[in-house]
Amino acid sequence: MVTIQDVAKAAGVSAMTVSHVLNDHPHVRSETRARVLQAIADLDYRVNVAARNLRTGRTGTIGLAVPEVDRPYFGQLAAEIIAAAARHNLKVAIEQTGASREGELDALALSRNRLYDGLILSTVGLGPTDTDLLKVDYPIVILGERIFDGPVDHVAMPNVEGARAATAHLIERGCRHIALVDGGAQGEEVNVSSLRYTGYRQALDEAGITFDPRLVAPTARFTMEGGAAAARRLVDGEADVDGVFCVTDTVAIGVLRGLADRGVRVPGEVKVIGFDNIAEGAYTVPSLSSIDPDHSLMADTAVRFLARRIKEKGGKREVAREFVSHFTVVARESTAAG
Amino acid sequence: MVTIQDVAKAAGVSAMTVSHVLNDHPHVRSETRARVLQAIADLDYRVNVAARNLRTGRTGTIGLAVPEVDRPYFGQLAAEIIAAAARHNLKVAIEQTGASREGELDALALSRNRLYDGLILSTVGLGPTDTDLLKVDYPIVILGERIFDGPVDHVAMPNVEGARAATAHLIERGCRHIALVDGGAQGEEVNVSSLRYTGYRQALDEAGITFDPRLVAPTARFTMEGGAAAARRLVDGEADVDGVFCVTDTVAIGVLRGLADRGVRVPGEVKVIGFDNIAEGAYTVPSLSSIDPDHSLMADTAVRFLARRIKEKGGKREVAREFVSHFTVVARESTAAG
DNA sequence: TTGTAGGCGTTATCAC
DNA sequence: GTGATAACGCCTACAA
Repeated sequence: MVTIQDVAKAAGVSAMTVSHVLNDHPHVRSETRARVLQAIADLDYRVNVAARNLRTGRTGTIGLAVPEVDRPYFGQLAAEIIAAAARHNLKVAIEQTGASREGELDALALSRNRLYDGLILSTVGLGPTDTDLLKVDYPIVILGERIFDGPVDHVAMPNVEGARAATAHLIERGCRHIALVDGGAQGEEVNVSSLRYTGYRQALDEAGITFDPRLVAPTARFTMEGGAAAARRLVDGEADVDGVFCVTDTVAIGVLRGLADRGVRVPGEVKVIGFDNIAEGAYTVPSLSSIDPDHSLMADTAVRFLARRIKEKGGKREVAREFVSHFTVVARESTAAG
Repeated sequence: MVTIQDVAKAAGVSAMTVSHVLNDHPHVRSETRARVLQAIADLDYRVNVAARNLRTGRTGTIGLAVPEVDRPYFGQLAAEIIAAAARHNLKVAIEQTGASREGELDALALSRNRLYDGLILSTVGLGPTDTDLLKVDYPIVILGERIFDGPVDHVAMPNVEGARAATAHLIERGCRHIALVDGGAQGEEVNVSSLRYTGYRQALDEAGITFDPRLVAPTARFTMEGGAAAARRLVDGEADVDGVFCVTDTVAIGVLRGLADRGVRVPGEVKVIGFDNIAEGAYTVPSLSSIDPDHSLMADTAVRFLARRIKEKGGKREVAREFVSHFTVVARESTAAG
């Protein structure tokens, strides 16, 4: 293995000068710099990242903990985060938490091992009782709801408002019997399900539509399979349905499939809208209306928050920040009139 | 920061004993071990991974270079690789190459910086002229075609055979005018497109169906958008079409959409089959027939190959291995009879 | 079964 | 503008 010492010897300088060249420090005579660079090229020298990490106390890598990368929403989120991190010269290592509390705790532990300079954590399993776990001395950004009072940066979606807009959109298109396909357990904890449920209820109230609990179809997990099963249950049930608000687009794709299984026409008999605006929604048949929360901006903001904390280091800690993204309603065929 | 020395002091032992405990070395009296573990817990000690890496020359992390994580196929592949790597106690850092030669070269350079113990590279851009680049002294596994003669492990799909089976499946279901929606540039280089094209041609020949070049619809990239555009072009063209073999499921989802745009019924007027068997295919309307190459086995094999190379270290280098996955035809609604 | 010495390759500090 | 020195925290040898 060729080290910085070898390069120094070959270039007739000290190791420190090579280091200065490597790190773009200013005070190096351009002639010296050229000689060093030549030696680096000749020897095909590569910095040893482990040694640099040990010395500097940084790894240049951040962790991204998501439930599963193979769900379109998180895959697309990961892609955006990786791109945003690259703009800050940061690498991204992905942890899969399996949407469980244990998985999320594991991800936290990894950062404590200084494997990563910081962590972006997409929470699902952690609850208010875990607040203490986040009172740590390394940078964390939570992607999700502000369920903690602790001093942790948050980047959140406009869940209530988006869900209200989605439901209002169905009402505007003539629906009066609007089902909710959702993660269940509404109102007990603050999470994606409960917030979107809240928005759904608000829209019904505003339109003077009576809430019908028979129209709430829970799905254990946010999967296509769960959505399909929920849709079939709704159709087979006794209550009329003419619209469905789905907690995520992934669930909505399942719902479209479940309705097709029962021969229900969309949007003719039932209209459907999702949440997230994943790329696939533009290509389903019928194409899927959705709420677009601007993932790109969320990813960029999360990385910016984290990079700021990483830089802050030992100095004064800034106050925790929160960013709630905006959204737009994307109307496609699944909520078309008629 | 609490170091191994602090733990040693607190436990009344030397740093080495702590190290032995940390690394599960056998010769430690259980009483001593208990005292050390207690001290670790008391002080909330965490190993410094950078220091360990420097000392051992390993990072415990492998790189996974894929074109884009936000395409379902690669997202699902990444999830499988991460799971398989976890079984070998390896972390996975994801690099996005953007399906370009430059991106793939960058990913290779990262491993040379010893950021990763090894690299799984899903090639798209590298060609036979880049063989030299892979003659490196660190572990690499290529996920894709055996386009190099170099001593590099490969894990490949049964591209020709799978494509032939897919096309034969359409023929068996009564199709006689079978289009190919594909990446273009067939036959010039050995890549996914050219191999699947070969399989398509073989199946036609075997069935005595004359190849019609008007039925080949190239898409610049393997996207839903490209698939939709290709399908519209096919329908608008002058040649009859009653079946479409799509180079990937992602493209096939686009094709289903493009056919819907033109009011073509699937499978009534045109039957469609894809390749990859991504999860979404079971939930499209109509659901998508496909070739399933057993990703899980491929991911597991790729990680096993890489782990073996990593262990091999300075010792004798084993010969390069190649693994070609098997496949099954998954028949769903999009190729149903009638 | 436990401890001592030394160095992995880099960079911060400060001197020249 | 350049260089000597001293860590960073851990683990491989070997000794006790």
